[in-house]
Amino acid sequence: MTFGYISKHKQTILYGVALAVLLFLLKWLEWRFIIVDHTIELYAGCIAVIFTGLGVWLALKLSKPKTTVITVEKELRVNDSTFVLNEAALDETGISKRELDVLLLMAEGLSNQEIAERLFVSLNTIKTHSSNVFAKLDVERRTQAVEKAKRLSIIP
Amino acid sequence: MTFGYISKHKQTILYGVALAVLLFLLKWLEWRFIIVDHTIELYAGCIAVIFTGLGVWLALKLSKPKTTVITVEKELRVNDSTFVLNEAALDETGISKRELDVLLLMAEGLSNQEIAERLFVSLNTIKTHSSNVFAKLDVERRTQAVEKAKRLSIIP
DNA sequence: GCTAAATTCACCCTAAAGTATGACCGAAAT
DNA sequence: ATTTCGGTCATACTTTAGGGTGAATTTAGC
Repeated sequence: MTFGYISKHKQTILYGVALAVLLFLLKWLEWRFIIVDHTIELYAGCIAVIFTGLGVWLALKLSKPKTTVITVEKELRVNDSTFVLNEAALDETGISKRELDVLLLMAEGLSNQEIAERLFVSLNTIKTHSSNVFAKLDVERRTQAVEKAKRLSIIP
Repeated sequence: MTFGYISKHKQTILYGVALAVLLFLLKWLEWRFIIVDHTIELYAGCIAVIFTGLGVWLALKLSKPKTTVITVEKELRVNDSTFVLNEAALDETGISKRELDVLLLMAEGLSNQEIAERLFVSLNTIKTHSSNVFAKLDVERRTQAVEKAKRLSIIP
């Protein structure tokens, strides 16, 4: 955009204009008060202005643009399906490995009888384990146990 | 680095040096063959060189660096807690509103008695509803019903 | 080697869950 | 007007879950 270009090089343009105005002012004053031929100074001033412009143009043309790369990290929300066991919570409850086995199968909706068959132990054993789990999780029912265990990240 | 700076502005410096050399060459030739006072041209050349340098310096100093913004997508693993009900799955099961109410409270670990009190109906009503839910979800136990309902995104 | 904790199992008993069946009511659909 | 469906409730019965207690065996730490 034209406006964008102007605002971008505002200082450079301002410098050039100011220099030109200053020179003209000086010349005008000289002509007004001293009737002397100052063509040399005028000539020098013109050359200065022109070559300053040339230098600016050259520099802008030839110098590689200063690029500042700003890296912005954009959050990409991803559904985290990776379950990380909360060992701290597990230790706090004091649930043993075997009890955790029972709890896991419980969470899959198995009955005590099915869990017993799955783990090759008796139904009574599972009852004991599940009772211990309930006590350690401070709940009364298996559904509550599963719910709480999931909340504590003890099970997926 | 100094070397980096030189290589970066190689062309600019070359231009300046070439201009200076050219001027000196001209002056030297003039002095050698024509014995005339060419101080004005020498003066102009000096001014030209100096102001070209000034322009270059100015431009380099004042030119605003172009900023390039690069967005890098960073994966942020987040537990997506936004639950979206799978209405298609719900319709498929044929579970009614009331049955869903019971299922939700079931998932919270409440007993049939507690659900009955919560919904201001009798225990038998809850038993009927839960039995219907089990049949519609093709399961036998409440724990399985909760597990399956969660898998189907019928409940959070 | 001894002790403590974990694992296993048994028996009894109560509470809760689940099955089956039938019935009533009201709203919506045919 | 009749049927269908959802919601309500009841009764009878079976199965499962859960509490309490005790005990044998194994495992792991000191």
